[in-house]
This record gives sequence, C-alpha cells and structure tokens, in this order.
Amino acid sequence: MEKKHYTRDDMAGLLRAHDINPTHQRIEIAYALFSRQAHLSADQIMAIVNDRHSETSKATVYNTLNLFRQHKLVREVIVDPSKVFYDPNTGPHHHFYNMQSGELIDINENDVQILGTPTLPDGMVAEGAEVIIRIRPQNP
Amino acid sequence: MEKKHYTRDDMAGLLRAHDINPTHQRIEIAYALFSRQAHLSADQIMAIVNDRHSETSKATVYNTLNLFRQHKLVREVIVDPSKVFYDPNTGPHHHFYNMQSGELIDINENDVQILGTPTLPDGMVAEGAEVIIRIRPQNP
DNA sequence: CCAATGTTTGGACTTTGTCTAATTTAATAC
DNA sequence: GTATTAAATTAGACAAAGTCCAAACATTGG
Repeated sequence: MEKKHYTRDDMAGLLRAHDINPTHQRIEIAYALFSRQAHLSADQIMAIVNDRHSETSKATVYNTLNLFRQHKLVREVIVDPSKVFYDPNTGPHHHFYNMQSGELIDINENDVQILGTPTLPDGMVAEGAEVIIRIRPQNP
Repeated sequence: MEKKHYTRDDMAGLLRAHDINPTHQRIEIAYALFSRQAHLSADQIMAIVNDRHSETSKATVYNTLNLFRQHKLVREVIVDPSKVFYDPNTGPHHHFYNMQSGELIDINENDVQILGTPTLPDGMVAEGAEVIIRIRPQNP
C-alpha cells in the first residue's frame, strides 16, 4: 500500500468519483481518514476535524460517515462493542484487534484467506467476509 | 450438534465445572442461553429470565455475562454496532450475520476455515480468530 | 449468633449514536 | 442579480447499551 500524500483537492475529486457532493465538511472528514490511512472512530474523527477551529457538528460527522459507507468510500469495522471504526481501505484485507489497546492493525490480504465458500441461506447474498484475529500482550 | 435437553441442575453442574458459584440468578441466565443454544443479547436474556416473575436485575445480567465470558463458558460475538451477542457454543465455528434481521447463524466448522497464520505483532498472542460473513436478502 | 466474604440490586450515570425541526448554504431558473 | 427550490448542516433533545456505586441481602465457617 503506497503512501500517497493526499491534498484536500484530491479529496474533492475522490468524493465526486463516488457521487458525493464535496462540501467543506465532507472534505475535512475524508481528509482526516485518508491522509492518515488509519482506523478511526467517529469520536476521533470529530476531534481531529475540530482541532483548530470548529468545523463540523456531531450530527454531520455521523451523517457523513454513513454517507461515505453507503457510497463505499469507507468500510465499517465492528470489533469493539462500544464503537465503530471507519477504514478508508475498502480493498480486501483483514484485521488484528489489540484487545488491550483497542488498536486495529491491517493484515495483508495474502497472509490470511478464507477457505471454503459455505452455502448461503436461501435468497441471501454475501455482502462481505472478514477475518478478525483478537490479540493481546503475552504476559498480562 | 446434538440437541441436549438441559435441566437447571445441569446448569449448576456446568457452572461448578467452570469454577462459578451456581446461584439462582446465574443458573437462570445460563439456562436461558444453553437450553436454547441461541445467540442472545443481554437485553433478550433479561427479558427471557424475567418473563414470569422478576428474577434478576439489569446489573446482574451484565455482571453474570461478563463472569461467564471470563470463565470461558460463553463467547461474545461482536457483529452489530449496537449490541453484543452471547454464544453458548465456545467451540471453533464461524458466523453468518443477517444484516437485515440482525440474526446470527452458525457456520459449520468445516465449511469455512482460516488459511494462513500471519505473524503476530511482537509479544502478542492470538486470543481467537473468527470469520464473519455479512449476508442480506438478494432483492432488497 | 457473629463476622467475613460473596452476590444482588436500584438507580444514577456515561457513551455512542439517532432524530428533528430550524437554519444555513448552494444551485437553478428567470 | 434576485427569487425559488433543494441540499446540507446544526444544536440540542433523545434513545439504548452498558457501567458504576453504595446499600442490602445471602451464605458460610467458626
């Protein structure tokens, strides 16, 4: 995964490419996620975006992240019972979850694969398959 | 998975086997989960247990489920951002998650396997690896 | 019976996320 | 440009899941 240096203009283009009207708030939120290439919670994103001046409200952060997800610009990662993480990498890959620190770490696509395609219940389609490996420090 | 007909006495034994003092509330909560062999949320468990007479408080339900988890009597399944499911089956198996209904369905251990053992970050141990396949009705 | 330890409880509290109605901003037509 | 309409943002009230705490209750051993 090459480290691209994103600008806010890049974000505008990216949003347009996903049929999203690039408003100021949306650009800032996208920039927070993509410039870091990190797994962030809504909380963290809001803190980052409003760090210097107040740029967005809580409602907009949630609205926007849901919009991004619908347009497949980001992916939700659900590993922590108390908060959702947003992942700017929508390509196929899996995650380690550090249960102690709450940190999410990518697993390279080639390092882990799902073997076997189980028959889905009737009339159902698979929306995505993911592997989560929960890890923790050896000597607690 | 054979369908055993559990009694409350069985639960007491099961709890003792896991070094848990079998109190009335704990037996009822274990019975709710094991007699149904289902994936239930804390909410649902509380509703079941208190169906006829009030048997336990909310605090006890949460305390008890956490206790069960610590003693590896049940497993947490985290797929829904808004609630945790408790699974009485602690053996190796994976899940379908019906995004529309919120229903969890077991995938037989043999139908899906994780291929490859990625190197863990330094000083870390894997606590568990699970596959989640999100599914939804074909024609929405 | 008493003390000590373990368990349960109500209720206040926290956190994440949603909802709504009002306001602001942007876009379009004229 | 100005009016009209549509889209986006906002504050703040609200909801739901889960935690916390100090008080009450139960159980056990001596």
